[in-house]
Amino acid sequence: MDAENPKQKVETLREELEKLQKENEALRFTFEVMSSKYCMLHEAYVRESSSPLPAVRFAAASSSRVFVETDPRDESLVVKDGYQWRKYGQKVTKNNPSPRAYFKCSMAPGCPVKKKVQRCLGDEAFLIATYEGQHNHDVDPTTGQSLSSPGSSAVISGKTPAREYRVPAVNNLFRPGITPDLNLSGSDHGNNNDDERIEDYVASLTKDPNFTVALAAAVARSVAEQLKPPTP
DNA sequence: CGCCTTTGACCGGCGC
DNA sequence: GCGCCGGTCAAAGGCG
Repeated sequence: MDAENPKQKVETLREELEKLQKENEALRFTFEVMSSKYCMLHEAYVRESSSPLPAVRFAAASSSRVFVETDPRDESLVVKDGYQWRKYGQKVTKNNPSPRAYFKCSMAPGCPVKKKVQRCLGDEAFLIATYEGQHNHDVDPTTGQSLSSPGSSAVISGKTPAREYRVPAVNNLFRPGITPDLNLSGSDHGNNNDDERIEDYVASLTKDPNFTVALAAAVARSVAEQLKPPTP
């Protein structure tokens, strides 16, 4: 046997793996943005058709995620959403080099709402704020716009001109039992069975019709946007 | 003085 | 049982 062949094969596979990881990261971000847009569209549709049921379903979600575009140089991890928050902790998590900050709502005593804020792994210009619980009070009108509940939809104003993408928990978009972990491209590119993991992920994801539809939609949208001339 | 952030310590869940 | 990891606590210090 030629000793070079296995080496070359490994190298080729590694290159392919890196390429796939990059594609995966891009797709993941596109998917999250698409999900948020879908959610906003859905809520707008629900509002227009004045049918309360689906809206209640979203509002009843125990947690929600908000994507906020900020200046990547701003390291404060502050998401100004109209509520007052007291920071009670910060941690560096395993899959993301940027620290995660933990906040509690300090506007009302006993308000159970917490939020976690962390930079998006794929795009450092985005902060991911995860809200948990329901506020037991209203927002202070002097502090500006706010999200009346974690499940509601509103555009908030940050320190920097901000775009916000609200998404329900990713799992909500899939049938129960299937959790699409698109976060393969972590900062630690260790070789701990990534090949096997990828195969497992691919196998499980391709069997999921919802993922296929979402992926196809994301890719189609991405291609369509690239073909479009840039808007001024 | 009161409220906030920072940060190391601590705790509980979970996988091996 | 042990170690890892995410989440929380609490003391110390800063700021208005």
